[in-house]
Amino acid sequence: MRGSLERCFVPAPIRHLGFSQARFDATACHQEYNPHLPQMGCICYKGAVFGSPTMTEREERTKHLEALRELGVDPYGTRFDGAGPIAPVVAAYSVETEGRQYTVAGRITALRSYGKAAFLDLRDATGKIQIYARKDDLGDTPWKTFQHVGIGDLLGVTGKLGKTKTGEITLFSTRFTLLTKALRPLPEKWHGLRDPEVRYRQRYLDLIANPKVRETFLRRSRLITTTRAFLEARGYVEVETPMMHAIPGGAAARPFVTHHNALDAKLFLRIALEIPLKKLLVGGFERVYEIGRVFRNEGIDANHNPEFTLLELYHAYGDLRTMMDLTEALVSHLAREATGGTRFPFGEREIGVEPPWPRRDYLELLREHAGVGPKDEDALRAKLRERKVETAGLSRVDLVDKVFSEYVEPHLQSATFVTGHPVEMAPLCKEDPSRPGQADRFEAYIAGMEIANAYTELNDPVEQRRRLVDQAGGDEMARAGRLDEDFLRALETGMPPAGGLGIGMDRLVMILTNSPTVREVILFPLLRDMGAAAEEES
RNA sequence: GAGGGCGUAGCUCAGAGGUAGAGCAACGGUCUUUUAAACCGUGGGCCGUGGGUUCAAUCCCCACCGCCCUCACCA
Repeated sequence: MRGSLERCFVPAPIRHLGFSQARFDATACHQEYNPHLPQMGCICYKGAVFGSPTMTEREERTKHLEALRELGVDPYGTRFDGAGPIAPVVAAYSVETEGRQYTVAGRITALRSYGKAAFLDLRDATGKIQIYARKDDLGDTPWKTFQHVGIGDLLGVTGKLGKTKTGEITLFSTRFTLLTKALRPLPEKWHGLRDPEVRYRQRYLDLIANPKVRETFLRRSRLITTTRAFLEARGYVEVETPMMHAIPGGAAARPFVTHHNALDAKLFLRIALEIPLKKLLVGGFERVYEIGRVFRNEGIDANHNPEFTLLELYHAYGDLRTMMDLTEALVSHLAREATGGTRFPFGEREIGVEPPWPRRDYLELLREHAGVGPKDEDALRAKLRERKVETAGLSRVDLVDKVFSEYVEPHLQSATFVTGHPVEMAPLCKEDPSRPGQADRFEAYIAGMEIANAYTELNDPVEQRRRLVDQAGGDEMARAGRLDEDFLRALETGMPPAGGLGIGMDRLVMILTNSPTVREVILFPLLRDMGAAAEEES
């Protein structure tokens, strides 16, 4: 019989039922295909006999789930008391604790079965422990249930702590509870999950399959917590300001636009935190900060995600020097927490963030690395053409900025403060009285990336209005409602002289977790919607 | 937005103008101390989607979709 089976195509009329290529025996059956009998062991179509429909792994697991229900076992258990974290159990092993009873819960990540006994690896948030399950220890009925337990399921286990003859600390189980049956398989145990698209779209799988990913996001979480503690300890008050703005301000990025139905009002997602925080400075919050998401409608690449986490803080009666001290202290503190020191690897390079950081003049760096000054437009264009950078339609300030990115930034590997940008590049920043035309601003660079930006804040309302009008393109734009009159009114009420600082937390986390792209430090980076394809698959 | 690369089984990857393979995972079996368990056996594929060339396309050509890289836009 088997010898007569051959492969064949599945005719279109039955392909939609899930039949794919199957074995058939042309002599065995001559019935017509009957669409009402899809459960039959064979399907006949014009003389051909097709095998059973293909059972996917999901369907196989569903069968186990049904079998469990028939055994009276709830495959989706409820509250499970008494389980402690796994890591301390493993750590607790000693001559004294040998044979002591423990209860743990976690996900089965490996299963090695020996007929009437099995080893499984059980993992929870803290670690992994080997479980030994033996028919004689569990009893006949539980053993039947155990036959339907597999990799990926969540399990609660009670057992005696001990060591196997190969020396591995193991919980010799006496009782187990199925907590959740997994219907989908886990990624492969050895190579894990590599496809970046699946890793980002189904981060839960990435987190299960790749322990390093989990470490990265745990570290991110701790860094944010530490940042808050650091600032609280210095008297900064955390606030939450609106994410939806009628006028997007505080940076020069394109915003996302949305609409409020009841108000019939156009709104923008915030591109910066600066404006409302400065209003709070006026209101008497003298040291204030916010850690929050901002949204910029720009391109996406290795260090830009459309939404990212920004820290901004303002310090009344301080200035740029205040912010330098604070930035050095915060970043080196975070580096010590994350890496144990202030020198650490980032990709191929080694990065240093030990204070004090070098303070370099923007124009000096420009001359040093590009050999040009900021006023010589032709020379700037020539430098950019050397690197095949398009220069058409760029203003002089744009040219300067581009030359800086192209020629200077790659040299700024260890933490460096760059100060004295052309004042046109920073409309919310005071001019440096000792360097006319240059802003009292710094940008801090690490690993060639800008990670912080700070000003001695402009608090002169007249000067501020002039600069915003300039930036908005003259009075016409101002009249069109682009000028934030309430911000100017706040400054007229009197904002204390202040230092202000912004830190791109995602980039800082990248550096401190040695992550090559921002997507590795954002749990769910923005990807294009898969639309129908994704819905169909479900 | 431009250029380049990639898309094959649940996962990691081979492959070649003649309708596809491996390892792991799955299913059946042997196995009561293994750890990438082993051994025997079985099933599993709209080869991203749609068109075109061809006797024949998963492979060649075109378009589209998605991801990655470089550039552009941009802190």
